[in-house]
Amino acid sequence: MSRELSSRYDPSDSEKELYREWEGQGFFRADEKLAQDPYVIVIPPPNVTNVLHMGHGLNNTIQDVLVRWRRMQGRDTLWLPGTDHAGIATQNVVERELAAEGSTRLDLGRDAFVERVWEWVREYGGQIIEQLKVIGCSCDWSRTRFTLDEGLSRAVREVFVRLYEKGLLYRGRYIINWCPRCTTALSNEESEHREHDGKLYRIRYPLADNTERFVEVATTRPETMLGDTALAVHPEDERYADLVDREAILPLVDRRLPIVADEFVDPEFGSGIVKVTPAHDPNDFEIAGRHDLEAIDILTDHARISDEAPEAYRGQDRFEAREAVLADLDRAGLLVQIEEHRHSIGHCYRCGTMVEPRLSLQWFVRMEPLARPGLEAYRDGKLRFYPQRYGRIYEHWMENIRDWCISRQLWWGHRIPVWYCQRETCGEMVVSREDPDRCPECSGSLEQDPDVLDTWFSSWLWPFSTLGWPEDTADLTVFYPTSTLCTASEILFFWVARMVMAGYEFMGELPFADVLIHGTVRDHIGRRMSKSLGNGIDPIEVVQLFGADAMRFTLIRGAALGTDLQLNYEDLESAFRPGRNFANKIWNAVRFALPYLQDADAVDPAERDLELADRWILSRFGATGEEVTEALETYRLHEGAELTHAFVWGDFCDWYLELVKGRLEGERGSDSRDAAAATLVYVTRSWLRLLHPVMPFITEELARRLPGEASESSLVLGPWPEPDRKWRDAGAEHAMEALQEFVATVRNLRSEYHVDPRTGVTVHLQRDAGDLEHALAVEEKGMYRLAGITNLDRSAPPADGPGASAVLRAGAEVFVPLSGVIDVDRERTRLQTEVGRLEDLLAKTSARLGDEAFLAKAPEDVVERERQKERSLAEQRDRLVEKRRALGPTG
RNA sequence: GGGGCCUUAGCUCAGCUGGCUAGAGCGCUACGUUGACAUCGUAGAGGUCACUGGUUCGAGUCCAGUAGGCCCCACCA
Repeated sequence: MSRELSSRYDPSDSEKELYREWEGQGFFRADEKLAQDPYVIVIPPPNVTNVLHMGHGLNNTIQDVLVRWRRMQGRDTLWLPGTDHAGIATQNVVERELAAEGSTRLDLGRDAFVERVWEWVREYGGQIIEQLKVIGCSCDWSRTRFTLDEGLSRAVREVFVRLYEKGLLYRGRYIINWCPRCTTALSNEESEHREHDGKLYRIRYPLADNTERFVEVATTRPETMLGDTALAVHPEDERYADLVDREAILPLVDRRLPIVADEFVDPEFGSGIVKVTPAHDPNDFEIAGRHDLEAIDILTDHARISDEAPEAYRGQDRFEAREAVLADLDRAGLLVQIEEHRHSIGHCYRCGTMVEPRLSLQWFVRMEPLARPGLEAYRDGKLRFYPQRYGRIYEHWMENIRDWCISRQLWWGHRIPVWYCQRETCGEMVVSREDPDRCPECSGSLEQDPDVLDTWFSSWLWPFSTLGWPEDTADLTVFYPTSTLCTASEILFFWVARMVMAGYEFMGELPFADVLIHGTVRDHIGRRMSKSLGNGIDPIEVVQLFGADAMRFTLIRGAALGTDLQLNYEDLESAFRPGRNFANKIWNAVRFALPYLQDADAVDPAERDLELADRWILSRFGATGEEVTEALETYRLHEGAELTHAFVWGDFCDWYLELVKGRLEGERGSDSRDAAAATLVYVTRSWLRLLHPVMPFITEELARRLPGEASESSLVLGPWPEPDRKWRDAGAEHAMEALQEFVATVRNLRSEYHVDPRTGVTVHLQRDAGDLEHALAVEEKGMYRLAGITNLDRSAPPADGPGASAVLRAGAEVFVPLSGVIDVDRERTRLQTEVGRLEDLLAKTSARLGDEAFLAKAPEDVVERERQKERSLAEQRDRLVEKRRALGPTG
């Protein structure tokens, strides 16, 4: 059995090697031929440009725990990995690289640029995949996909064509969100609203037929007035009834603006007159549609003033132009008022630039018909969210869904499969699965749409495009629909909701039933971890310092369902110490046990003559296993980790190992020793399994060292300790509880000499325990050494029924060492307050028991518990009072 | 403007369907290096569960309101 184990666990010794072994054996590969009750997760594909951060760490650890657990349960498990081409993000990265070389994508030209991005992706992309292995992710790497793969590209094109054929896709000029830095359209979801302290300017426009009279409008964006084509008032606004159908003159431009009446105008806001800028405001665009107004786009792609505006402003940046316009208006005496105004403005989710609402020709998906089945699925309870509250957010969004702008003015991505005939007289548009050569109408030459599709237009197909769709593959049959989707809340709309829609539309089925949404990783003062703030923690560094298991445990235990996780990025030690210490604890517990164990001990404990401690730990394990399984089933992973931790540290290490130490020293072949050894092997392997999904490396490492048939096999393939009532033993648990309570009481008493009136057990307090304690442990034959410090007689096994008296033979002697010297005065005070506290509790309890309403209405077991509590409290109090007396009067 | 969430020990948080003498980790205090573990052990201090009402035999847990904080959605210029 191998080399000596060090007293400290060093994860770097084994993690890499174990992972290589697991992967090499094909443990993570799903078998589409087995198809036994498959459990499937598709990874939220990280961007190819990404390097692993703690958010990924959390997200993927959660998925790995679920997947490993299900795999151990014997289900055919597939965790499908891959990356996303991330249109804007990736294009930006390469453009920055070009900029550093003093070049631009325009210099290179489209084909060369795209080739350059591919080179980048091949060279640096997908680093994150290797990093996922370092933290232990058990993905089926043989199925790794990329959103720009050939297969996935085919899926994208198929979807585009189908939607078009179904009339769910249209091209049109609408107001979209335009990022002037990325020079592309964005969807509504890609425009992030942020609060701004802006200003509201009141400007006067003279009337055309009476230039002495002015109307006043309010605007937050005065530069857009260059594109005004009308003014609007509310139809029922009496103040301005005489203005309707007259005209105003647009200052600085000298354009005549019709004054229209439109219900949209809120008479309460500002002056009650709105300037209408159809090309730069969604509402104004709507108004323009109703009144047949012209739209003038006064901005260029880079948000500079275009040639549509007066020459004086052309070429100015939008913010420069604002100042210039204001100055000119002011000079003309037309700027009447400036007030502070707080409002929210959209920003590009990739580069943070203020988004410009802009009229533009784009492709859109009609979403309402797609949303309907997804909405029903939620309302029917087929689609479930953990935590539930996200369901309501999803529902609200789906109910108010708006059409999706999917064309992007980028080069990196899926090219839109649409061709336009170049012959003006023809004007045919071809939407096709295959690249066409010539116009089918007139045989004229065709030009493909220059735009690419929104990255999310490939992501929303992920749960089935990765399985081979639109081909009818075995994978698709077996693994779709998937089981759980695990993600952060930020991409609920971007991705989750849309996958549901695509799932129904193209597969006729929900892509997953459970959506697990975890929190955000934040630093110790609550800020989101990010590169720009410099408060991120590199998971790989954490793995190197503390081990993957320690990191995983820390993340899982910290991430309660629906809550954010705070980690101190300045003090990694304090953030990850508990995880590392736990790993060390496990290591040492097993290290201690190993020398006492041999193959012969690995027999089923059921065949041994078990003692109380054995039956107790088996029972406790049974209960824990059941609770952990239940916690995992409801996605309360943190609770599973917590429960396992409490069992291993509290029950197994603190009590069972201590109870069993003496017995293990006994002679092989003796019933007591063999029972202890068999139980020890069995329970240890069992809790290693329970912990394996969270801490795969150390558990595997240790399980292999245990004797027994299973020592050759891997924990990876299970089995999972399924709930098994066989070992549950309420009697043993009660007896141990009594014992633990007794020991606690004894420690509390700190008496030099004490006899338990219930059992006649005598307690001695050893003042110089240092020398005595260990001697006592071995000196008296048949003594338990409890929790490291206490000796209890074990010679009276519970013959007939459990109970404290069965454990503690009347007249037995218990030795408890005294740590340090008691300060008598302090002790008296402590006892005094303790007695006071007990009296209060006792009074409350008695009062309750005297309450007829309580006795009448409370359930029987609650009343009984109250009675027991009353008795126990009285006993405790009496003992302490006596102790207090023994210490003598206050000095 | 609409919707959602949070407020429990010095810190970060658990506490599911109401029964709690309210827990964990970290931190703090005292003692301890005794053969699994000082990456440890033992003992301990520390909480009017934000506030006010209500329902109930019983509320940290359910309901209403108040205060403070957070998030999402939204076209009031």
